[in-house]
Formats: sequence, structure tokens, C-alpha cells
Amino acid sequence: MVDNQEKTEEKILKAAEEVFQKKGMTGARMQEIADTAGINKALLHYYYRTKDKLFEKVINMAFSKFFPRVINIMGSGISVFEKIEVFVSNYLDLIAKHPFIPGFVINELNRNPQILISLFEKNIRLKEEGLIDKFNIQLQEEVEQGIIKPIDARNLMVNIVGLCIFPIVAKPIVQGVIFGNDKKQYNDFLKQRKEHVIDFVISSIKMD
Amino acid sequence: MVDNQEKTEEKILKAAEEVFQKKGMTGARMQEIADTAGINKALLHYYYRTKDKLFEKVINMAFSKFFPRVINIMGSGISVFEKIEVFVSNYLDLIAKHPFIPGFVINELNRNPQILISLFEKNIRLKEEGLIDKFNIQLQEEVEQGIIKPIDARNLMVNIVGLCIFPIVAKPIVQGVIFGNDKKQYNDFLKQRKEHVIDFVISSIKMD
DNA sequence: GTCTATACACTGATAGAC
DNA sequence: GTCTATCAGTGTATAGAC
Repeated sequence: MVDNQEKTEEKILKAAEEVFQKKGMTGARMQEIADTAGINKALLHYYYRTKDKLFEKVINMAFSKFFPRVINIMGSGISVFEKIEVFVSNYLDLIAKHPFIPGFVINELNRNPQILISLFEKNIRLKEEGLIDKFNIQLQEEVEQGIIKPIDARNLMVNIVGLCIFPIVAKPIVQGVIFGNDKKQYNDFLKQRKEHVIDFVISSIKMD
Repeated sequence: MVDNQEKTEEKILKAAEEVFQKKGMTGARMQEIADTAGINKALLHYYYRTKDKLFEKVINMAFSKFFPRVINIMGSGISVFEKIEVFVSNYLDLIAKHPFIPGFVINELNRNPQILISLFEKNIRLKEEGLIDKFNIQLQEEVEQGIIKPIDARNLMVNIVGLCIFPIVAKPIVQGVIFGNDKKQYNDFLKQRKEHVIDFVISSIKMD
């Protein structure tokens, strides 16, 4: 019954993803995950002996969904402006597809920072590859050429990712405080964000 | 023993703040809060009958620490550029003083958005006062005067708050991924953030 | 592999003495 | 107000039948 096995494991992971992202590690209940997967609680422990093991798998999936692919755009051979455009566009699409992952990962990492170590082992090592340093070299070249105003790669990258992620992660506050809990206004706001963020960032660093 | 009463309640609230912010609502334990406060678990229930009541008090304190005061800067009589400067400066100081509150509030609000309703009742109602709309009118005036490039208040405010909050809320990722877990580099990064964010935002919207 | 039943520990909350 | 003792409920995890 390899077929059933794979189907069950798939169901478990999908259910675990859903419940963990909604309730968090401590708030999630094995019972609820079992119910969501349409299986028995004991079967959950048959596949993943402990809640910790299951959680580790789920947060690993979440992390690897966001980091490996998109961040490599930074290493491609296009100009800084093009990189900003491609990155923001891809990143916002990814966030739209998985809106709960950024907040979930950030929150659980804050509660237990040592998770990051395990995450690094199983994902692409950014530091070793020197991606950020390489991007910074390109950036400073364009600064010297007078294309871009002085800025360092760390600030720029944090700004870009923050501008992309914040409106989603802080959805209750943005929708509640800024848009008086009007869902439509909030959704319309998100739709125009891609264009706006690209404009905002490039407008900030482009030399007059 | 009014003196002792106040002291105990103070100790409880301080301990509850610490534990709830560190572990979250579901992860926090009444026992740990009692231990941190140096009192008995039963005494906790004597002051706050349930965990929910205590949590509500704590998240209310956290919320009211961030919203009422600083956001009113938007309503003062200074120029848009000055508002940005004052707001970012005050906001980053406030975050530095209470680095765990933004992530705590955002996370708990995501898990239980209805908290916001109770929060609104007990804090200044932003929507009714039309603060954002007033700020937008001022903004559009300066746009028409050719001082500022076209931008709406919602995008600008989300950008500013996001740029301030993100590096703190996502500390494990920023410190871990961007700075290879180098604490000193991360702290140095935070120190230069105030100046950078102000520059970045104004540079983006200032008409050439 | 999948189920039912259950063990065992922990947690929030209360009772009652001081 | 503050403590000790304790209960009822819930949670993770396992045993054992099929």
C-alpha cells in the first residue's frame, strides 16, 4: 500500500501545515491536525513520533519554500534596477500564494531561534556562497558610476523584504487601523503594492 | 495592605508581560508567570481570575504603549518631511525600548483578530478622528505644490512603519541570514537605521 | 497501516486554612 | 492577601487488536 502511504503522509503534512500556521507550535493540537487530515491521532504518531518532529518538518517546508529560489535572483547577471523589479515581483507573488508563511516562520523563529541552525543545514547556505557580498559589489559599482545614490546592500535588502512582507504579516493592524476593517480596501491596497514598492524603492535610490 | 497589593499587582503584570511576550498566549504558563513574579499560582488567579483576563490586560498594555502617543504626530502642524523625521525617530526609539511588543501584538492579532475590537474600545479611535484622511490631505497639497512626488498616505504610512518594525520583528532572520549570526554587526545595523530610514523615505518621495 | 482504548503528565482553576 | 493541596480537563504519546 505504498499509494495509501503516500496519500496519508501528504494529507498529514498538508493538515499539519494548515494547523501549525494558524495556531503556532504551542497552540496547535495533534488532535486537530489528525481531524483536519481525516485520520486518527495515533496514526499521526505512527508517521511522526512526536509533535516536535512534525513541527520541524513543517517549518522546514515553509522556510525552504521562501528562501532558496527567490533569493538567488540576487546572483543573476542583470542590473540592480532589474533585480529589484524581478525580486519584488517574484516575492510578492510568492507571498500572495502563501500569505501565512512569513509571519509563521518569523514568529516561531523568535520563540526558538535555534531552529535557524537546523534550517540552515537543510537549505542553501547563503553566507558561504557570498551572495550578499557579491550583490553589494555590484551595487557599489553602480553607485560609483553615478547610477545609484549611496546605499549598502544590507539596508537595501532589508528595506525591500520589509516593504513586501509587512503589509501581509501585519494584516490585522493594516486592515483594521489603516482601512477601518474594510476588506475590499485592504485587498485593493495589496493589488497595487507590487507596482508601488518597485516605484518607491527605485525612486529612492535612483540618482537624479 | 494597599501597598503590598499594588506591589504584587505590579509584579504580576511585569512578569505576565515578560512571559507572554516570550512564549505567546498559548505557550505561556500560569506557573511560569507566578514563578517570575515570585508569588504563588493561586494568587495569580486571585488577581486575574483567568489566563484570558490576564492576557487581555497584557496585550492591551502593549498596544496602548505603541499607538496612542506616537501616531498623533501625524496630526500635528509640521510639514510632511518633518513628520516623517519626527515619526521615524520617535517610533524607532519606542521600538528600541520595547523590542518584543510589535512582534507580540502582530502575532497574537493574527491568531485571534477579534482582539482588535477590544483594543479599539480601550484606545484612541483612529478612524473616527480621521487622522489618516487629514494627513492624506496635507500630503496631496504638498504633492500639488510640487514638493513631493505623487503618493498616497496609506502606502507611505505602511512603508514607514514597515521599514521601522521589520528589522526588529524579523531579528532572527535578519541577524542570521543577512549578518551570518553576528550580533555586533546586527546591532551596528540597528544603530544606523534611524538615519537611513529617514533618508530612504524622503529620498523616495522628494521631488527632484 | 489503521484503528480503539488508555496511560501518564501537565495545566488552569478552585477550596480551604491561615 | 497569601499559601498548600487538590481536582477536573486536556494533551501527547503508547499498547495492542485488526
